[in-house]
Amino acid sequence: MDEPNRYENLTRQVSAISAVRRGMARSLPADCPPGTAGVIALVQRHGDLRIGRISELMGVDMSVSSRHVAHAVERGWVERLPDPDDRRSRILRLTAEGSDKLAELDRRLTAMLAQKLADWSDDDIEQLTAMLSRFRDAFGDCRAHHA
Amino acid sequence: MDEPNRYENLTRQVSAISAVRRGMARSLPADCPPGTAGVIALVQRHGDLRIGRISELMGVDMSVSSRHVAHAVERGWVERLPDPDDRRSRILRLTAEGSDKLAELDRRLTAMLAQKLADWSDDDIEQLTAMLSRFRDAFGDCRAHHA
DNA sequence: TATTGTTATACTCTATAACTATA
DNA sequence: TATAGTTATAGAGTATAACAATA
Repeated sequence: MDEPNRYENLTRQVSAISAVRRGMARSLPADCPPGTAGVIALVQRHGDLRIGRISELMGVDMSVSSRHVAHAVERGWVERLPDPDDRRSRILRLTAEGSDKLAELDRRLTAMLAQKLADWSDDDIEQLTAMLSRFRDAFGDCRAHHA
Repeated sequence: MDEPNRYENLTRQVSAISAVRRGMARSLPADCPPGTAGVIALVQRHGDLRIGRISELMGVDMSVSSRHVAHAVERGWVERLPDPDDRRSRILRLTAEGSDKLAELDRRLTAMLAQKLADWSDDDIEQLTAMLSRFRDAFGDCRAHHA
């Protein structure tokens, strides 16, 4: 007789939530893939950022955040400014176009979630959000080479 | 003055949870990528399955589940049996080797989660799992071409 | 005609490793 | 030497479209 696995259902739901993530990604405009959207959202939320900090916040290797940022810069949504404290580094800042694009992303995602979560109360949404936040925090820095 | 976006924090947490998913994927054995792991877990859980049903359960296009299944078949973890009711289709069944591999995945994931969620109670884990399940269900079939 | 599944193609995300410039 | 960032490469996931076989 197998003993029930304490984490089995959780593991399954984490896998299943990928479908939600893909569904949300599908509502983004064609010129703004999810990685790029993540970058401009973080720069708006946190203000000026460096690549390394974005790497921490997204939980990915710096080579990855560097690419996402390069895409955002190519589109004119983020600009790279010199870092007066460290000439190896550059400060990333949201442009006016980036702010406009982010507003579009918010409109699209809000429309989608409002439809899918029509019967959810504010409290439901807050509870889910808080749970996800705690879950994420429990994992700490789970990048490949950063204990 | 912008009005606060009801879904802003939720959107951010869904993005952030990708880091958790990657962390969990990193604990899998090298010969079993997450898509393949998902397939064998579903076949164990649901018993005999067809490709189309796996596609529904994973929320991906059938071309994707077909590839994941092909990988699992190549490794000897799943076998394709003829479907007596429909000769276009084939029944997928977990092999003994697949069952062993799944036991290994469970060991690895359990070890990881036990470490990361050391201070979570059973009730905490159940609440998170239930929330994720409800969230996933709210999205219904969110595959690209399946309303 | 419609459906089940496969395959080819293309794109995104990600990590590793090698590299440049600077600390 | 160590660190910030970039780039090349490779592997995984995914969707689209075209296809074969069967319903």
